[in-house]
Amino acid sequence: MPKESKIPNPTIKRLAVYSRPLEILLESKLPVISSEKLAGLCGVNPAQVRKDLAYFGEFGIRGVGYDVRHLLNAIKGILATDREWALCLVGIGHLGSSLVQSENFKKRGYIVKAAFDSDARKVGKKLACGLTIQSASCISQTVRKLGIEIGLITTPPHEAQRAAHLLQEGGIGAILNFTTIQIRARKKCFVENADLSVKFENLVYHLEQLDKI
Amino acid sequence: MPKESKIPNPTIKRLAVYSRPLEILLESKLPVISSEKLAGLCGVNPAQVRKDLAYFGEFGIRGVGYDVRHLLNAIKGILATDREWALCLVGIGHLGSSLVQSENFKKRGYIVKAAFDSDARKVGKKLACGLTIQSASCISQTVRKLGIEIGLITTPPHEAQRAAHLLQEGGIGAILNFTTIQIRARKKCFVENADLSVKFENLVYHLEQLDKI
DNA sequence: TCATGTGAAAGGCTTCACAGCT
DNA sequence: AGCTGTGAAGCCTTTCACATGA
Repeated sequence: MPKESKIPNPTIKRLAVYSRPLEILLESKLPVISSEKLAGLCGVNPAQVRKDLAYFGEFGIRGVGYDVRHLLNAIKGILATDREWALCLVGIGHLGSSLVQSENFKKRGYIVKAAFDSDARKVGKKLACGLTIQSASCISQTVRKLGIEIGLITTPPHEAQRAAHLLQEGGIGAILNFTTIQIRARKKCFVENADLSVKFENLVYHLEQLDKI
Repeated sequence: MPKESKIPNPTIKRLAVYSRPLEILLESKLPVISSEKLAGLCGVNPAQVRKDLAYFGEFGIRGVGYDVRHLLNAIKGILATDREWALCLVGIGHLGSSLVQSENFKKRGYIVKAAFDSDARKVGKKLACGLTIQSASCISQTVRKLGIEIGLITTPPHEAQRAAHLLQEGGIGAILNFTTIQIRARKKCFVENADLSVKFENLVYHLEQLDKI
């Protein structure tokens, strides 16, 4: 019986992490796994695994463990990764094009339905995936027409807020922001930051600390 | 006077976030900024900004605010982004090559010194940046010889642990893992995960929640 | 008066420890 | 006996509120 207490955000991210080894275990025909083994594969505490899952119901069998297939399906249902999602891309640089081309990406049900750029020299060009790059001025209209649910922003930083605005005008539900600036958005639009340079600077800080010892 | 209490990890990540608007404000010649304004630009609480900075010393002037140039330099010094870092890349797919080519990347002092792949068809090929792809069997030796400090892993998941092992054999200090599996590493090697699919699944979960209302 | 720096309070997340099933 | 599910404890992070200083 699912509980309705508020789910911690870290829990959601870990569910995604748990699903990776489960996919591999399913292929290798292992029927059951304990919270301790799964935790080991994911680098977390076993109690954490059990608590995370318990937010959504009782998936395990006491004295036995979790049925791999059942648990994986349950997680996919919770995360809503068991269906396809329509995306678009704003800003077609190196990072943007590499995302569109990713094999893994399409396999997981993320369908890129449109690509935009404000650079007139890029508009009209065809991408490897078959999409034609449209002008940024078409964003709102196209997002609405094609029912696009998620927008990826990989523009230069100073264009990011404008891109976010146009995506929201088109009624987008979520934005994944790869730029270095923070985007303001309405409450009904969920924004997630994926600024890689923050990861790098965190890494570099810790390296420096290790060196000092 | 810097304190020596333990610094929270979230604080380090926010320092990186604070530095972005500061760079822009410096260019626009604004001399001083308050914690409230900076917090607004970064989407955090003003007290958070002050507390984060206070871990490292007293950078502000009461009744006035923070000197933009001084603060930015201080943050760069803390994060150790005021010098160059030697990187290498293991796994030359779409994502890997786009990272190497990123303009922003080199500008921030990250120098890609070597690129590896286990696919014999890719070994020997030249990348746009001028580097020649080496065999994965050269990883340890090259990392040690060139003094490479950071390794990026963008291989398929099942090759990631092996790549991490070879990087550590070469004495690498930090690994940025873009794959979907968790990597085990020695304590003296700092590992950061940058699995994009976790971001996507988090986004999709929240979209589903918004839809339900 | 204004904005920083900082103890104290509040809030949130993780871990423990054991009750409860199989 | 073995492993899950969970209240309670512990730890970490954020926010408040005000003393402090320009």
